Amino acid sequence: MIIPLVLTSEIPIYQQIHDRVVEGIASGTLPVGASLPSIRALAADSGINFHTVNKAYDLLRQEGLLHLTRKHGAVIARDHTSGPPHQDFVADWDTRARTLLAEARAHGLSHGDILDRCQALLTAFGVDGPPSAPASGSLA
Amino acid sequence: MIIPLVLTSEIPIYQQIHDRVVEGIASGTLPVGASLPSIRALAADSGINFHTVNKAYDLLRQEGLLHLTRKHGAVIARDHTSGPPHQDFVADWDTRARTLLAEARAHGLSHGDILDRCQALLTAFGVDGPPSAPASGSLA
DNA sequence: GCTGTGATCTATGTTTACTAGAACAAGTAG
DNA sequence: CTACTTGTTCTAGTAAACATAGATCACAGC
Repeated sequence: MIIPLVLTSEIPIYQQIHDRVVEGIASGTLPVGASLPSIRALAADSGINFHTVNKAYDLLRQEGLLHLTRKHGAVIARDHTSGPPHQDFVADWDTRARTLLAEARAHGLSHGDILDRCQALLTAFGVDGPPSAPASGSLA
Repeated sequence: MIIPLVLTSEIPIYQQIHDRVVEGIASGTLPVGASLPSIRALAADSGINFHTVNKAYDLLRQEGLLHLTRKHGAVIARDHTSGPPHQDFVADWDTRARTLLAEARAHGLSHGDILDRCQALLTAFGVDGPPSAPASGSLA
């Protein structure tokens, strides 16, 4: 699996890496225990500076989604099977969700349409059933 | 109605103004036709530079949510009663929603919980029923 | 004419994003 | 033990973004 990065996008590169990893976790492609490429490897493969990758990985580490060790490199620390989120996360997520949902609403989408879109997006991540197989996935 | 701005927040000030206005539109507090304070008035009231307010209002204007005229000042251009969104908006919104939903998922919220939260947030905006009364709301 | 409005131009300072190099420490393989 | 890879940290520089500031113009209403 390769991280698609759009270097000309207005979204900062470190944010793109972060977002793609989070989406990989949500979709089950990157289950807990899966390895990501090392900071230097991803930087070399993507043609970007390893400090930029480090920022993305460090952000994921701070959020509790990634373990970074010299022994194992970058390893997914948690996924949806790993238990409920911290309260801090929930409150922050609600705030951001409120704004995003407000945008949909202001632009004319109905409650039903918005919920349908969210449902479809969640469904696209995979069924909300048993935990994914703990096979080791990788981004390289 | 006063825009709550947190000047020490990591969220840029212009983004906060934008987001609060969008939320006002979504909740019906700012229906189509409602007036916002002038750029200079909001800047003076908030203790910020009017260029910063101008950036927020211009962003809203570009998104089709605000009309800016010398005659009427800043007036809400649309709300949920004004018809469906542009396709461009929907595609962009989906992309952002996918990332936000992925975050909830990666941190351990179930499909059901996520949808429940979205539903609750949407409900808090007000019922998805008849258009709000077209009384002129104001942020001043 | 005066006042208030949005719009536009130039300029400055601070913060953020991204890049770069160097170095250190920990861990692994040969 | 050596060489290599790994994450981590420090310093430094450039470009872009954010916020500020002043000035000016055109338009509208009184």
